[in-house]
Amino acid sequence: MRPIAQPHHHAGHSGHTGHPGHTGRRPGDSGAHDAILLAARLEFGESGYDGATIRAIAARAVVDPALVHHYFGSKEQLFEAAVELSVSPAAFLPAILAGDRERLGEQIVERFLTVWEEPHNRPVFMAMLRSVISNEQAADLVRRLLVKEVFGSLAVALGVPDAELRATLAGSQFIGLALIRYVGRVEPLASADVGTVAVAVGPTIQRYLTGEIG
Amino acid sequence: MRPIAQPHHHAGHSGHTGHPGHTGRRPGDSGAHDAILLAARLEFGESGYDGATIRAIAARAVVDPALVHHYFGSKEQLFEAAVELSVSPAAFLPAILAGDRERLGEQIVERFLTVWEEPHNRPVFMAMLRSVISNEQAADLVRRLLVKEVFGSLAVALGVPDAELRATLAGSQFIGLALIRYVGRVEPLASADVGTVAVAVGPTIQRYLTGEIG
DNA sequence: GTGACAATTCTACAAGCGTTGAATTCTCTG
DNA sequence: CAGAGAATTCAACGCTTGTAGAATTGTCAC
Repeated sequence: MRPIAQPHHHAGHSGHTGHPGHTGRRPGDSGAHDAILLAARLEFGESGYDGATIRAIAARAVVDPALVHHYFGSKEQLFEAAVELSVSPAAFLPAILAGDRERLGEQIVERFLTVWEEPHNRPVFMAMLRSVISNEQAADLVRRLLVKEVFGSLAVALGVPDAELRATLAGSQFIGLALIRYVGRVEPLASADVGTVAVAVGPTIQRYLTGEIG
Repeated sequence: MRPIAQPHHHAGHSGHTGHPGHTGRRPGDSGAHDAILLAARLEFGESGYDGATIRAIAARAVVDPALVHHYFGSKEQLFEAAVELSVSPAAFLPAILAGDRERLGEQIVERFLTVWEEPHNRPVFMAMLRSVISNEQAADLVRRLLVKEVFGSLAVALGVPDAELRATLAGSQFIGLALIRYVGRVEPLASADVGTVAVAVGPTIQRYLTGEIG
């Protein structure tokens, strides 16, 4: 990754004073900005960071490649914008912890799958997953975010020993599940409904987080 | 992927008659062929199929990029040669099936990890894993090979219903485990010894293959 | 030595990449 | 209608990629 550069963007020298900003999107606007963002999510999701090209993204958005640059500055900044999370994984923790402790694993798996299923943020997750694996630097980000913060704090909150090991074990099952089901689309796991998978995988997570693992 | 082309290789019009072939490597040979193969495994393992470049592989082998081409014909053929498996996953099945049925999961996990640990074929697996994720076409290969043939036949051999679903579930745990432990190197799972991981993950596989999942 | 032939390198091409700045079109204001 | 400024496109740069063929070097048999 190169050092992050500033986009010159479509703001003069002093900014957008007196009219709605670029994110407000006033009526009559063609919406190329958002079209590019959507195309970027899809392309990054299908090809990963390195595989996706500005030109392909532009073509998908039916737009000139230079326009992509004009709005987002660089490929890296476009990726960051495309991968912006709409859901905070940690936000579900309190609700899950408050529920039935014996069905905790099942509930987490169900939540995980439900979020993935949503067509809106599926490309985002795909992009993250694919890019994390092919791009060494991006790995550290999700590595710490997902495994340590989310599952880590969950394991700690449960008050069990070996919290970190438990967190990584659970994380490994989730990563693998997403990879097989959504990226690889291997049947029959890919088409199994959320409930079935939750019942099948839930006990695994349950045991990793609260059961006997040594 | 482009159509597979023939390497012009260093065999004349009639082949190597009268002396050991190119795979035999007679003494005095500098061994550039094998050096390229090793470098290719390392590069593909670190960067995936698309990320690895012929030039980087050649540099790692301290060799001219054109030589790589002369020996292996194309990048794709080089990849195929580099990813040639030295161990047949299915070969372990009879031994595992003959063992204690209640420790089956643990034994498989231990076998899986042991094979991965070996420095000799670790880069090969890394290359497979990384490339499968970034290269859509290569996915089909391992998809069918690993999940369907290996775990599939295992689940079928055990005589349980839902063999395919069970196979993909087990496969997802293995993929995730390899990804976290070897590719992402997330601690403490990355440094935990094989026995510890086998005991922790074994029951998961045991249940997916033989237990109650619905 | 001299020829044959494999091993290796040099040079170069065509294609695709991210990126850039100038030129053009569009849209609204006054 | 004129003009300003955003939205968008054109054309091109420098670079890296896989690949190809000619040229060079090394090595052994006769």
